[in-house]
Amino acid sequence: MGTPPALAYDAARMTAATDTHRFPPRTEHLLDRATDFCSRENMKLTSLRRQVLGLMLESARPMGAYDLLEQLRTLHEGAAPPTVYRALDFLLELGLIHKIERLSAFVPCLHTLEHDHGLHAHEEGEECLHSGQFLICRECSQVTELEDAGILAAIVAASRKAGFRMTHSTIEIEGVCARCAGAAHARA
Amino acid sequence: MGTPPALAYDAARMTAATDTHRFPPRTEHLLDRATDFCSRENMKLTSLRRQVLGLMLESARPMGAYDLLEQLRTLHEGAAPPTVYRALDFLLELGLIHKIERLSAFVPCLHTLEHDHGLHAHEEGEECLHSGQFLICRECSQVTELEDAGILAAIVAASRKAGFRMTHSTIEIEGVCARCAGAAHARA
DNA sequence: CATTTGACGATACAATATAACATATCATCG
DNA sequence: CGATGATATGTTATATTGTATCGTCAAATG
Ligand SMILES: [Zn+2]
Ligand SMILES: [Zn+2]
Ligand SMILES: [Zn+2]
Ligand SMILES: [Zn+2]
Repeated sequence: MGTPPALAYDAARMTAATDTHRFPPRTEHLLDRATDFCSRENMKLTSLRRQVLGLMLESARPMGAYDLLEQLRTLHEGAAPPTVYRALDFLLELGLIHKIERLSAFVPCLHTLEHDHGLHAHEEGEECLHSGQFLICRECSQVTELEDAGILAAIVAASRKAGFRMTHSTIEIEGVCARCAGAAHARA
Repeated sequence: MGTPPALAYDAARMTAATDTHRFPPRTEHLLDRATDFCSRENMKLTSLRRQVLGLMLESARPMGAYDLLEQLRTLHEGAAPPTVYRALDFLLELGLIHKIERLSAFVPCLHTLEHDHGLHAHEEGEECLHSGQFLICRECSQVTELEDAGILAAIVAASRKAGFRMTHSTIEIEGVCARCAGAAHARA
């Protein structure tokens, strides 16, 4: 992550930055990383997409598309459902966010942002988007993304045994997180 | 209740009883098992629920709630969305069917029907509904339910390591099934 | 510059799921 | 039996989630 050379991209980013909502520094930093990630993939994190990802990073919890729409409207007048869904599709395809199917909601993938790549090889030679594993707390609604090699290995092995060629896996684990379990214990 | 010139009320009951759609023998047999299963749980597989489960057993593929509604209407005039969703909720709670989240669709659980129980202990001492693992073929849309001990063990281990107390897991694996992969290979 | 491509605006709609309240059925007991 | 409470179903309306489609614009391509 050395300092990127000053290129035409910088100009775009400046303009985008001035007329765009500013998130807290930590979020803006992650958004900058996302911008870099996108340009390495020859894609563009437009101002709209950046705002959507920013809203998700600011949220402690998974956000539904219409939650996002409501928030986005305060920043971007005239946003409509397709506005949000297009941004979500883009972010999903790059692996910058994940969808939690059981919640019909979305979370940013910190793994991709922090490791600067969202690819994962779960068969030799085949690269594909990583699909994390999600711990969903039914008390506090927080979601934690894991990337557990043991789970992945077990799933790959079971698929293989069934002659199934896996391309994506959805692993969502519901229960009570450590913090909430601790709180319940303290109350009791 | 026994007066020969049947009152409208009696007639309705008779029609309801005799009028119930008959599925092919194999399906009726599974439905009978489901009836037994329910009564052991002190629940009742009513005619409506039985029809819904029957439709699912007859289908080679996962069925959406509105697919079911459409079919059900040919057997049961006046069925509405809540009719189907209530039956689905009942069947889900007993573990007789599963929801495939990625498809917003439902499949019968042959495991529960064949083993006459849908319970599974994934922590010592704790019994809960089993949550299978599903192989979803993107070519033929068929879904295969696994119950792989290795996957379950890996998930339990990872949850535990995170201090998370799991109560349910959703495992959906997308890809190409053995048959479709074979067909593709043959074509190439 | 002409063309193509991708992103976005805007409207309408489809698909999935639930809320709320009325009625019916069934079991149980006085 | 007849009242009573619990469960199941009927019925209407609505909430929530997700797409299709078409038009406009602007940057990229050549
Ligand atoms: Zn991730
Ligand atoms: Zn929690
Ligand atoms: Zn099952
Ligand atoms: Zn297939």
